[in-house]
Amino acid sequence: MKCRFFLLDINEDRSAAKPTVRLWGLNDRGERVLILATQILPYFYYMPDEKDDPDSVRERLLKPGTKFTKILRIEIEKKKKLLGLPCNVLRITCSDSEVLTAYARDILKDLGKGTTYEEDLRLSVRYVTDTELTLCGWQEFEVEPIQDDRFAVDSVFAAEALPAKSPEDTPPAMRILAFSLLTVGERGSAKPEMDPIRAIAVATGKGKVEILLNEGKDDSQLLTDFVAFTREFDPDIIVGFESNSLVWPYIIQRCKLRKIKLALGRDGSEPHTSMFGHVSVAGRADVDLFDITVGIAEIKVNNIENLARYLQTPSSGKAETIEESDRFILWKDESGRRKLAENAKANAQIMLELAEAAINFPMQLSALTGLPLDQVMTAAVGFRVDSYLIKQAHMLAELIPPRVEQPFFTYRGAIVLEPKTGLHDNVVALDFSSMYPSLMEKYNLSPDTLVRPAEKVSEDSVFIIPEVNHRFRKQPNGFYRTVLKELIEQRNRIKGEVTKLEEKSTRYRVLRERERAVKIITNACYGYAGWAGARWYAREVAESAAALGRDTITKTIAKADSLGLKVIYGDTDSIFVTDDHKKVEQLVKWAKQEVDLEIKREREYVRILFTEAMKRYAGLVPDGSLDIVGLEVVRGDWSDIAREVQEQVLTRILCEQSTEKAIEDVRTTIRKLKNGEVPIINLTIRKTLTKQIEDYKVRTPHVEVAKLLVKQGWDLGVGDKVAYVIVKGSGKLFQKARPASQVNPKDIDIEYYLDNQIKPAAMRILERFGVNETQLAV
DNA sequence: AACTGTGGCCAGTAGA
DNA sequence: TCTACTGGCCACAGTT
Repeated sequence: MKCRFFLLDINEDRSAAKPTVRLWGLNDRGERVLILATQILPYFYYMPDEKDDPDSVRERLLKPGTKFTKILRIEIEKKKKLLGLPCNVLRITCSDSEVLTAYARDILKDLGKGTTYEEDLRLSVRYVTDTELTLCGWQEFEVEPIQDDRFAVDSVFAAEALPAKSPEDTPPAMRILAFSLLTVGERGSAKPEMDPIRAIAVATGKGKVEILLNEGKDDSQLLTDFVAFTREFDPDIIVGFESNSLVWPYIIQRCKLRKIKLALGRDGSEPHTSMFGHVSVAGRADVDLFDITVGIAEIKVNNIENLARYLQTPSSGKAETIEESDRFILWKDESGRRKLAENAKANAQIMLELAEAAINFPMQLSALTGLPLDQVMTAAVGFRVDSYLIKQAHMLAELIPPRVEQPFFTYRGAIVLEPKTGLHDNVVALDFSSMYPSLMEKYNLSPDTLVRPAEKVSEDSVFIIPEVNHRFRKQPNGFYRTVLKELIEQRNRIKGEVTKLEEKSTRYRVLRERERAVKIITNACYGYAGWAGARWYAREVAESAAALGRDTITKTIAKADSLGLKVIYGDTDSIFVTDDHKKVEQLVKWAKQEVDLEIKREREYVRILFTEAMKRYAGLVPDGSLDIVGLEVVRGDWSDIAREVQEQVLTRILCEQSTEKAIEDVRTTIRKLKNGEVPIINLTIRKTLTKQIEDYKVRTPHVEVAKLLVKQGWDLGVGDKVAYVIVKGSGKLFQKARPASQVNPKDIDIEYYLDNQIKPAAMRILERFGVNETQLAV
């Protein structure tokens, strides 16, 4: 029988007698389905030395009595390519996916030469590439129902054949469970070894939120209730916040302690940490909203409130994170406990809304890259590109290079122009559209087209890259050219389709996110090519793209000059010029004709201000808002008070062109600070721990405060933000830093905030207008 | 002991 | 994923 099937998760069935892939998802009747597929067997490639005859190598490996008892068959493939060149390889198929790496190693040792490929691809990856199926997408399967009550699904099927693509492309309705833990630690953060879970809030739909309470003497019953609730509701997607790093580890540890089986998987298994540090729940997609906030550059502090504000979901205003230290105080009495419970419920409800609003992008990224939904947001950019390229390479019959430790070389990057300082009226920022990918495609930059220095080729058969003198063959198309062409075309196709759709329709939203996913992968290819961990790493490719970029922008500046356009600033692929429409049009035309690249009018500025610094400016755009780049206002490591005062100054200068009003604003802020009217939260400075506390070579305020908090029982590590303020006293700054939550307002070092926060932030702008610091005195 | 200059550590941003 | 850039602050050396 036929089964139309939306694939949500894929993994290998390690308990099966023969290599089996489990495909979890929904059918077109909204039933939960598991398909067991045995069509794709594990295999790897062996490429013999040139002098060796593939047939005799084959004979030798298949001879009875060798240790390779799990080799099922060996085929000679003549169509495979390595770096674009055809080659003969042995495809060695095995009956057990566990033996691939060992066999590859042993064959190399036994034969003493040749190379192996693709033994590092897991069976589920093999299945995705070989069948070209789409994660978070629809396919059609020919299946036979089977009886197997190990799985909590509506039907289990055995696949009879490989899947076929289905035209349908909007996801089915899925059940989403959002959950939030309530934990309370007496000293510092709650510790799973000692602090039981007090409650778990679970949201399953609009207004459908409840709280599971811990009413026993420990949390055994609560954990059991949580398992029962989850199994009963049977979600397709489970959503948490910091669930991978904190919440799941906490629950898992509590269950271990209380000896409770956390059987949440659709196969009855427990959640476990898997690839890229994400937590995997068999048959369901575990999505951590934290990973989604990390992916949104506009969000400085990654919490639920900020994600809610950014996505503007219905209950976004109700989100609130209660600090751990406050939780302990609230927990002491009944009304506080009620407040905590309400907060956990509100958070779960909001997380559900956020998941519904934000899930399209991860789904589209999953479909594009072939990484399962629960891994795709946790995976670093490089691994997303890697996964995408593996799929593409397979389709092009290219052998997939292994990931190897490579020596690392830096190279010269982009050009940034010295800005013309001061105020400028009527300016336009011109950007090249996807400059690096376009250049990589145009000049066929790829590891397989790169001509090694010793190699002799005729000059007109290669592109010679300016400055760096690397050579790339014009033909045939390199791997990156093929892939980027397809990506760029795909993006244009989607863009064309989107314009025909109604903005509110589901398909519109899906396609918009698909376009975003394609854009992200396209832009990441340049950085990926220069990443030593990449399978398709070639420093020369990234270096050449950067050199061509410099060449392009330099020529563009010269052209703008010759047209009489005043170039005020430029960074990488953009130039800021005085907006003379006719001349700008000429420049755009020139770019199209002479360098075959598209220049877009990216932003217009009524007025724009540059200081001496590169990458820092502020402009007034026609709708009256400010576009602030690089300055303290947009930095997360300055206090609110400094950021706010700088924003006021910029508004006065750019909108009203009044230095006097700006000065008065600064004075007002200074007065407030001196009168003690500024709350601690506006004086708090936040910095991230980018390494283990003991690895720091210098003593800095945020590290010192982190050490203090650790001593108090807090659990702080890489990636945690430390919030501190500076208090009165003597000595170095790091000796005067205190945790923001533990400071009395009267201890604040007013002078520090004046001299090191407010004044520098304000003067950065005001000194351009001849203002002296003494004029700020009150 | 207090100050000054300088190199380097560090976090964060801009642009892809 | 990459490089370019800013600017605070520490650590240390040399000077007053």
